[in-house]
Order: sequence, then structure tokens, then C-alpha cells
Amino acid sequence: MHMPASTAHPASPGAARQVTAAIDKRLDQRLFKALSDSTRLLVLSCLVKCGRPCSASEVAECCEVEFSVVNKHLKMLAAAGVLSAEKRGRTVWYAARCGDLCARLALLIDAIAEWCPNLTSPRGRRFGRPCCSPALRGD
Amino acid sequence: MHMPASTAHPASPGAARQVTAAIDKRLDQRLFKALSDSTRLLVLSCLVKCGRPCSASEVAECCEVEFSVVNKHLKMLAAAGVLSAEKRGRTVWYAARCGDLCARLALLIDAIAEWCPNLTSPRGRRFGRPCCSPALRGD
DNA sequence: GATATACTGGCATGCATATGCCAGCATCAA
DNA sequence: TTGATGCTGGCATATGCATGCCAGTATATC
Repeated sequence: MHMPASTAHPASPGAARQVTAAIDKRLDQRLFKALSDSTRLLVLSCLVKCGRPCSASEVAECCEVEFSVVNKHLKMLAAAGVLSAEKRGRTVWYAARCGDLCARLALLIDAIAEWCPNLTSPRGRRFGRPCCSPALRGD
Repeated sequence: MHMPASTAHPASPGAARQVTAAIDKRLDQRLFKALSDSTRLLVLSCLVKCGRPCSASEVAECCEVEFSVVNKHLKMLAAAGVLSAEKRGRTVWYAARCGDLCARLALLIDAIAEWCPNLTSPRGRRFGRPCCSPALRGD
């Protein structure tokens, strides 16, 4: 993982690491991690479609996944900010924090939009121009 | 405010699996996977900040990561649609497809927005109402 | 053709983590 | 109190995958 630094490349290794540190913060790797597992997507979809807070045992029953597995995924999703968790008595009620989820994904869009200003997505949202010219990209 | 645990769940297991299948397509798990690794984020940031197509060896030197490792990550990012790849002679030129990336993330927003209509993000984008009422969530 | 360059693909290794089981704790009802 | 319920956390196992090495292939140059 260690090679001599080069002057040929526009972005120095140090600069790249700084950029990555920023990306790690702004793109929120934990959110991607949380959404990159199929079981967690199943759990999330269950809660979103349910539309009300559910207990871990309800979700486990709905998803047909072992309780302790679902429980751990629920805690992870809550830690990533995708779910809200509220303990009442001996039961923890989990609910999809759709508002937060949308907002955080919007922040991702904004972060990437800063890289590529003035680009328009197919759905009509405005982002920016491609960061690489068509001639350079070869398209 | 208490949910009887014995009550049948609104979303049946079969329905949940169907929903998940849809989410797997629309939320594009592969994109999350591609963005959930720190080395791949480093590679992506290098290419984004560079602003022009780079060869695998350039990226490897820039990121101080072993060539074959970078090469595999570049292929994975390209397979996820994050990078464009064009072979010219014996060199493959990779470039960040910022436009596509923004567009695909916009699709994610749209997908989630359908779950939670009429919600506004802190940056002023409009998404929807929370899918769970404050009373049910206990806020 | 000979050689150097650039990439590809396979394999082994180590690490992270998803899963499943289970003991234990906290809470509630009788 | 006692028993039942619901969740927590630890452990072992299995799996996926990131990494690194290396042999092989494709291409360009001499």
C-alpha cells in the first residue's frame, strides 16, 4: 500500500487522501453500508410499506428472518439514521425515518453536484455539467 | 399506543419479498455496494478530482494502492455505472461518470419520495410527508 | 520476431460481517 | 414473588470480499 509519490498525476496522494476524508464524511459511507445488504433492504422495505412503528419480533415475522438477526440489522439501520427507535416498556418500536433518509440522500446529491455543476438528471433535477469533457471522455 | 404482537402484520411475507425485489431494482444495491468501500471511494475521488480519464496505473500511483487491487476496483465501479471505461490500444481509460452518478442517485431519491410524498429536505427539495404520523412515531 | 508495456484472471490469505444459537437481563402480568 | 415476554450481547461458524502475488494475454515498439 506504499509507493513513491509521483508528480505526473494532477492529484497528489496527500490531496487524494484529504478528498477521501471529505467524501467519507459527506457521502456518509455508513449509509451506503446500511443500504448495501439485501436483508437490511428487506427489513427497511417492510417498515416503509408498513407505515407505522413495528417491534423487532413483528419485523422478524414479516421478513421470515431469525429474530436475533433482524434485531441486529434494526439496530444497525437505526445507527445509520435510517430508522428511528423508541423503547416503551420492554419493546423497542422501529420506524422508517423517511424524511431523514430523503434529506440525507439529498445531501449526497448536493455533494456530488458540487463536483459536477450545472448538470440535469433525467427526472429534471438540475445538477451541473459533466466534469469531464466529451472529447476527453471519448464519447 | 401499544401494538398487539399477535395481530397479523399488514405486509405479508410474500408481499415483503415482492417489495424488496422492487427495491433491489430501483435502489440499485450494486451502487450502494460500489460506494460502501473506502478504497473505492478513494479511487472515485481521485478520478473525480482529476477531471480527465486516467489509466489504472495512474490511479494506482495516485492512490498509493497496489495496481491489481485498483484495477479490480475500477472494473467494479465501472460495472456499477459509476465510471466509464474505454480501451484504446493496450490502455483502459477510466473516468467518473458524474452525470450518470447524479442521475442514478436522483432515481433513488425519486424511489424514496414515492414512499414519502410531500416532504421537504433541509436543502429545499420537496419530497413528501412522513410515512408514519408523528403520533404513531411518538415524536 | 523480440521485447516492453498494460491489463486480465486465478489463487491464497486474512479480515469483516451475516447468520444462528443461546444465556442472561429487563420488564410486565398474574 | 413467579413466570412469561422481549430484547441484549457473546460466541462460533460460514460466507463474502479486499488484498497481494503471479502467471498469462494482448498490444505497441523496435
